[in-house]
Amino acid sequence: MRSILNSLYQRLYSHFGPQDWWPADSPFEVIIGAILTQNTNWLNVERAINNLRENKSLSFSRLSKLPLKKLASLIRPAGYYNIKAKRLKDFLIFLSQSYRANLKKMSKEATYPLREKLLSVKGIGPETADSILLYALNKKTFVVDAYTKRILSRHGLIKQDATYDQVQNLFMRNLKNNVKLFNEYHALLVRLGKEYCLKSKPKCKLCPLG
DNA sequence: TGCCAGGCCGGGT
DNA sequence: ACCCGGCATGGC
Repeated sequence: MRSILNSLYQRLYSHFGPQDWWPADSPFEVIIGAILTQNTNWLNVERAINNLRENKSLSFSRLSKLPLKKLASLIRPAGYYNIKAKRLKDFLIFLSQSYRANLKKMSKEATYPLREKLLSVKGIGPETADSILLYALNKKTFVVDAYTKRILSRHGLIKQDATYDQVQNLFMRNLKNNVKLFNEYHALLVRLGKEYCLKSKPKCKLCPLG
């Protein structure tokens, strides 16, 4: 499995090149995007984030002051806007109460206990927590998403019903424990998934993995 | 034009 | 411990 996962990475990197993730201007913006992109097309998330940017609300203080209804209207293009507005607010409350609204302070905490705390925030599940840890805070954790599972199961590397933790452990046990590698690998899997491994195209003949 | 997108929660078995 | 409906916009 180790050699399979490493050669898979090499092939993806050779084919697509570096992905330069996460597409955002700041760690704070990464976190906003991680919550907004839950089960949602990234293009719609960008619209929502641009609305926040134009409203100068991409900071803790501005976002905290934004009324819930106003926030919901700004992020409307991202879908599930009422729930996501609450989730953003809940995260801000968590950040304020646990880390004095300071991301640097949050990033000083060890990865595992921090992950547990993030998971205790309503609206933050395993993928969102790991995205925050890896892409906003540069912590060593592997992000698993629908594409990751679909790609691996279609290539017979995991069972279709493998759990999040099983898939994550598969990568983390077999890869060199390296933030840059985890960052690039997940981004490459998403890139491959978007272009060649859609749910609606179960038999893709063009997959560069063959 | 229906299906899908970088999930997660809560209630029911 | 699983299973499933709900949440919602915009692109193709």
